[in-house]
Amino acid sequence: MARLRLYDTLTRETREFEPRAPGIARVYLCGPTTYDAPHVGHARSALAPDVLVRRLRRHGYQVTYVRNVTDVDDKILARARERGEAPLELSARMAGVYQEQMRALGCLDPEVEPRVSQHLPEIVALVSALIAQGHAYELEMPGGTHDVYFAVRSFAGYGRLSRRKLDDLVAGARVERDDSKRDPLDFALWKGAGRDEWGWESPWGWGRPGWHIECSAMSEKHLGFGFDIHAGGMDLVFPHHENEIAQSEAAHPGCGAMASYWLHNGFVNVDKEKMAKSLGNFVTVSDVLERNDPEALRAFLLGVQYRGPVQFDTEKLADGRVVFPGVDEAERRVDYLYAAERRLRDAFGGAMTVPAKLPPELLATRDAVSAAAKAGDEALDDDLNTPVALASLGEIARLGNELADLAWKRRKDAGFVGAASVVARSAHVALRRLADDLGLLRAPAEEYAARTRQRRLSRRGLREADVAARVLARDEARRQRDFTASDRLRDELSAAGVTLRDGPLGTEWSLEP
RNA sequence: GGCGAGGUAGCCAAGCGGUUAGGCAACGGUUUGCAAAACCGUCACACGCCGGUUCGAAUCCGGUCCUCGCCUCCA
Repeated sequence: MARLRLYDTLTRETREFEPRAPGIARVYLCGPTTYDAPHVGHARSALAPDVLVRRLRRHGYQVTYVRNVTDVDDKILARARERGEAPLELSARMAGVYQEQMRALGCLDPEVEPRVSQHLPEIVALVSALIAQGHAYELEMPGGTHDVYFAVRSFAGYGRLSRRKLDDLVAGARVERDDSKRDPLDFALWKGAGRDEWGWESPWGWGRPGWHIECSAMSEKHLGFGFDIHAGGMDLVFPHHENEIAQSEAAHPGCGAMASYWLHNGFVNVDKEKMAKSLGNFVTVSDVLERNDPEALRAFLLGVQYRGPVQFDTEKLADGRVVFPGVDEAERRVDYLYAAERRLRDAFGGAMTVPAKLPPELLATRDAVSAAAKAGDEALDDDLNTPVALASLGEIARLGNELADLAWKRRKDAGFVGAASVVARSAHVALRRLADDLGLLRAPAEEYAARTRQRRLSRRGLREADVAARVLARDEARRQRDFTASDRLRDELSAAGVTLRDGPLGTEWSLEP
């Protein structure tokens, strides 16, 4: 197996993954601040590390995957006040939604999902250590409370990740002058708060941790200082990850880098603009899952390499409902993959006489399947190139269909069918393996068909029994070769969104996404 | 202003120095009572624009136009 290659934001190069400890990979993802339901952008940032973790496991690494939840934050406080809810109650509820929806999208559960509210002692200890080492200082604020700031100029490497020069940052119009801080770029490690406010006790009085310190404290707690891969959205490069590096590495002088690889996923754009809560143009995961299957959203997002931007188009129907054409397209593709998988699995059942030698056309199919499987595997090793892997998966499915067609045409030739079944079995294994690497085709094909059928029926206001009865009536007319009647019934069904397929084993029906 | 990403055939999207990426749509064909599905083929010698390097560039270099992002909360 080839080596896994990853693009590292810090060095701006793609290089082979080298674990710090042989056979072990430690991954940290900056998860969401849970004040609201996750949107499609959050899904994408969880998906990229999920594919990474699957890949690392495929390479035999024992992976520890930590995905944090920021459950202490001013936005949470503000939202909780609006709702008259306790902040931690709100954030716990939203964290639950996030976890449940990421699971629905096929993201493997992380080993640890740490929360800020459960790591106050670690945060306080880290801030204290930074003060002791002269990297941070305490300031009394006008209200009598105390803040602690990180002194960016005390850390020589500041700006390396985002390639920013301190003086450029100061020159930037958006840095607010705050004369109380030693340097306008210094950022808060601890923000003092009034006794009646949400907070915790600390050596600097009552207050809450700053935004960046929690990831330094939690990654160290669960992975130790100096781990393999740190992931997150592009927007976290500066200041969040820059600040994490400063805090963590300043606290561990002479211990090397905080992380060996920094992976940053691109955004999900709506009408060419970044999807963001602040812009109000976001589509929640629930919005999509109301209409589409979770695997469709997953396939859609994996259709673009994780670092590039994803265009998420929305379309308003005449009746006011909003649909997602790209996800619909991906869903049809998932239908296709499941159908092919099912054919490969089922169409060759029964005892077969296995020939000693495969006919040449089957030999070619077998080789083509191997080539596609290899291409998909190599694509994933090349900085998680999921679009190419998806194309390879489609190629295997196509070859499987071709094989099934061929076997059907020559069904009277037992020797050929036996040989085809041997090839089909290996194609099925290849399909399943690559699908697993992508986190697709996770359900039995029947279950997928049933759940998508139910959703599509209810969206159209149809009842399964009614449709089945009409299909049966049409089948009856057809059997009596009354094609005028059967075609009329089929047209009616088609107008209702039901597509019929007359096969050798009877008529099947399905609904478009 | 500083830093960064990107512009690929109707649409989505790989490739990043030399052999067809792939998907969707559209249109032919095989198949079918007719369809659908599946399979085959066409659309596709496409790569923002102008120069340069090279035997050869979508891929490298220089310039230029446009889009987007970060620098404030953001995945």
